[in-house]
Amino acid sequence: MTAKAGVKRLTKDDWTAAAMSALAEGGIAAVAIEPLATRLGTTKGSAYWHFDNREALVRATLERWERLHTEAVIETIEADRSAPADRLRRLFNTVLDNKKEAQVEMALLASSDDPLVAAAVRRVNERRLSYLAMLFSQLGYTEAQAKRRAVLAHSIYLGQAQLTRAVPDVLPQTPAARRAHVEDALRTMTVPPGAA
Amino acid sequence: MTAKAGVKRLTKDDWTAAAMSALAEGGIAAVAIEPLATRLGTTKGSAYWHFDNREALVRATLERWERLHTEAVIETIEADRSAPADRLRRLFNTVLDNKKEAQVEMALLASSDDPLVAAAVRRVNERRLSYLAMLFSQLGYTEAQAKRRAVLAHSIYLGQAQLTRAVPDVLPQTPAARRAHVEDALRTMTVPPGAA
DNA sequence: GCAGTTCCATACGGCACCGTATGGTCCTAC
DNA sequence: GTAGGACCATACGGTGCCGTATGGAACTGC
Repeated sequence: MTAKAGVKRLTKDDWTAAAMSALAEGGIAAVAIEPLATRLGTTKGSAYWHFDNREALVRATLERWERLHTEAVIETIEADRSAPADRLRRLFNTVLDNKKEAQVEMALLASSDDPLVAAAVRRVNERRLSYLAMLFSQLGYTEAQAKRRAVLAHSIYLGQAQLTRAVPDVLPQTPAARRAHVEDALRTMTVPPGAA
Repeated sequence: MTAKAGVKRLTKDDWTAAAMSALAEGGIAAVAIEPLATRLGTTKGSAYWHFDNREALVRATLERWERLHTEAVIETIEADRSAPADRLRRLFNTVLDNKKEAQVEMALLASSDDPLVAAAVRRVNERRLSYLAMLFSQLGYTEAQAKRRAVLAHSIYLGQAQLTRAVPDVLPQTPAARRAHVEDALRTMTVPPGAA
């Protein structure tokens, strides 16, 4: 739990980190103890020392993901207390081009037949939606409007993540084009409902 | 290939149909011959008669998906030649609440580490994006604008599909609410870029 | 009604992963 | 410097799936 460098002597975190990489590449099925052990240059013995079984490893990996990809992001955005519109902009910019994050996202949403994954995904989505709804309501939308916008905005993020993985070349490539795309999405999203 | 009812004597289509159901539920990993055989009340012998190996079954299943969930939809929409805006509306309505379809969609986008899946997913996404871009350009958008709108619209669809699977209860439940949601999305999407 | 084809059942070997058991090595404390 | 615990290696049996082989059943034409 406290060891750090060296060549041997792994920690739980070493395992969950490796598991998240594997998850991003090969889906939840790739979070398998024996392959991970090889990858880590160790053996199953280590895994079954740190975790009761595969399920415990998966569980720990999911918790790590929840922490890093939801709470940490929200905290960062909320850290400097700028105007809601700016926070929304920073959020979109932060989140709409994180390829590695998108990988994990997809792998998880895909494997949501696994009850462990389904539960984690549900918590994360609800958390994000409620945060987005709060931002939109601070922008002057009614409750109902804000909720719908939150769903739309989050859908865009999720869809974008999928496209990033599946057909990356249809998305803007240069930083400038990417910025234009984000601005366009943002302008579209923040148009008051009722304008046709 | 021509047999139809009876209790026994399966066809290739029986297998790919069962495979698509399994795919929707358990991801690409669930397209496994022995479990499917059990499910179909037969044995592997049947599978290996109709298909060379598992890969051939997966390939056939993906082709079926491409046909049913892309070409068929586009043909239906294009069948009656109404105004672009109406076609877009019908498309959104058709596509934004097909739970079963969304299941398969997610399962596939998730398993796109598999090269077979990746190729199919790429083809389907490109086809859809180009069709959407065409619709938007018919609505008066420039090429670049239409492309961006296509990406946004398709992202919304993909994101919605994920939410349908992961947190279904945050989406509108009643037909009326669903209609309102679709109209809202549509109005948002068809706002000219430049309006803030 | 018999031969050939079409389709399926069964049995087998192989591989990848899970989880257990058990012994070995290193680290720390005293 | 030795005892106990923390950490890992190795070997084993079990399970689920793949793919092959081979022997039927069921239909088909003649």
